[in-house]
Amino acid sequence: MAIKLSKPKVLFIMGPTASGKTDLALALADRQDVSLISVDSALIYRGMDIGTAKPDADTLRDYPHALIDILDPTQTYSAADFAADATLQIEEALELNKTPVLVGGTILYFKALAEGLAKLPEADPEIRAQIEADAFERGWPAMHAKLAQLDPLSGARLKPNDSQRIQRALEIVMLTGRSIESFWQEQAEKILPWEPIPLALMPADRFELHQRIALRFDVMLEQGFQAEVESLMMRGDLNLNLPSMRCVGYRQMWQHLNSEISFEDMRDKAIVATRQLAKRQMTWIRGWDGAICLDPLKKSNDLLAQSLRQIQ
RNA sequence: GCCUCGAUAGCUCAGUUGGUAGAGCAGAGGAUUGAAAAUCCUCGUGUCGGUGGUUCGAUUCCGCCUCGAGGCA
Repeated sequence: MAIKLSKPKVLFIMGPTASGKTDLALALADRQDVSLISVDSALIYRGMDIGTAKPDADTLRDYPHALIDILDPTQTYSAADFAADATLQIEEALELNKTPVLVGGTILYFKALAEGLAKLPEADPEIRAQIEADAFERGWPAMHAKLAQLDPLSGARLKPNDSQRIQRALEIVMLTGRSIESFWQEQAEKILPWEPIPLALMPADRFELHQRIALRFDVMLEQGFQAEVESLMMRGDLNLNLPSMRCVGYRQMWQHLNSEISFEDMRDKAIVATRQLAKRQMTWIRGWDGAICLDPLKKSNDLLAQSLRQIQ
């Protein structure tokens, strides 16, 4: 006898940086028994608090978030790691009868979780170092040419300067002798035991969002962002090639502390980079099928009421 | 007051030995499968400061004017 049970709901709160995702998640937590799960490739790092606009320690104590402060800045994380970790967190929450609320701006992580990833070998640091050294000598277009020989499909798909994807595709052929595309073709559709409710905070007024971003960066500076990066630099085991130090703001502050750019330039570049990040995030969200878009900058929008309705 | 150097895309500037101009940045759009706050792709008409002159033709050469930077008084 088949009984049709409706799947439990899992709320996805997506949005560009500075759109007010965290505020909404906290308000939701006040009203419902939820389990907050962060979806953010920068908040995972310990010691990177100010520049990532991480909720402060008091807030995190009152409103615990999973997947924040789980890694040291020397470590790397991936969409696959996230999908695995988040799946566990969701299961745990559902067992406790809490509504999982995933909140963040790393849309690839949401996508990896909802759609799954192909069964690919994970990153191999040695091979990557080898490819990197080779690329340093001969340039990425030469690496692209090499890839086109070993894996014509990827060669045709990727641009000669897309260093990261060329490296990944090369890594896969070198490791398995197969094209990365062949793994994708084998990928089965992911069946989720829960129903994602994709809620997107999409500010219609880009200019106002830009102002918020600039304002927020100045607040970060007042809160001691420079000292935060200084102390990260002082550790001596970090560098600009690490994903953590490539985060928006950190990269520019690092360059300033290295006297490569002036303070003014650092501020300008960091703000611009954040704007560009927000734009990329919104491009991705716009393409998310079935996302419920709400404008957080519109005062008449009762985000809390609307999101509560979605998870009833 | 005099001299010098500037004035070209939203910004910083290049250039045209005279035939109405192009880079970087910004901005816009797009891609995105183990680094994603990453990585990459596409998109450039602007009274070439104003005004007279020389010229077939001036943003380019010459004069004057305006503004800016520096120098000399």
